Amino acid sequence: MASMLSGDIPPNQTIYIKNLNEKVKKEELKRSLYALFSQYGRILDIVTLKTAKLRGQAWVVFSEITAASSAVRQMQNFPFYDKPMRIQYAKTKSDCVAKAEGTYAPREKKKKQEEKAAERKRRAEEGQQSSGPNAQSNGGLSASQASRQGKPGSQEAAAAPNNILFIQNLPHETTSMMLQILFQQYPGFREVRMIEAKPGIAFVEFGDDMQASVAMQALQGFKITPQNPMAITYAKK
DNA sequence: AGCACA
Repeated sequence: MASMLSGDIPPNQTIYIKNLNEKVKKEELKRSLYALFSQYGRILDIVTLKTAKLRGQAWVVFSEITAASSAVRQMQNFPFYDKPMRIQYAKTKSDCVAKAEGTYAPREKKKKQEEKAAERKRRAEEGQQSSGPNAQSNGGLSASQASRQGKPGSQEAAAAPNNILFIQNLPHETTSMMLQILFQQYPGFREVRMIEAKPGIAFVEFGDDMQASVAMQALQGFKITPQNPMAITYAKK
């Protein structure tokens, strides 16, 4: 009996995620998904809609099926904004993939078009937040691929090991929840502290120095946005 | 629960 809980959907380079916290704003949701999933491979696109039918769900498009497979297995039930993610392969090919292959044929469904128009209007009315950089259009590197730029080593002597990490070069839109999602994957995670008056930096506390250093190695250079490789050092005592 | 691409 081939009975996976997620049904028998064949592997796809796009993963379909449901049971997402519906209170999270679209832009933050995309950023957090990007931060969380780019560790498995290059992300080509992230699609989220807030329509009645599609809220609480997201599609993350990877450049490789293998990346999607790891993500499905390893992030299954991962607590994300206090709700366990339910991850499956997407049922169909993403448009951005079809476009890349040159096989994209614009669909036409009256229904869908209307939904879109309605959603657009809604967003305009509630005067959605500012900008919309974001995950798509690729560009992001996984933590392991991330170039070690903006790293210490320049002049400052490295701080002595500490159970508290000092994170710099974060995009100003970073929230402590986003950092928690990233750092809580590593054993010994305790808490994230950010200072309102000082955007772009954060402190992340672990149980001990070793645990902190493991997380530091793993996430050094991690890019929440393509322009912002994290620079992680031990906090000064 | 819910499989789209504006």
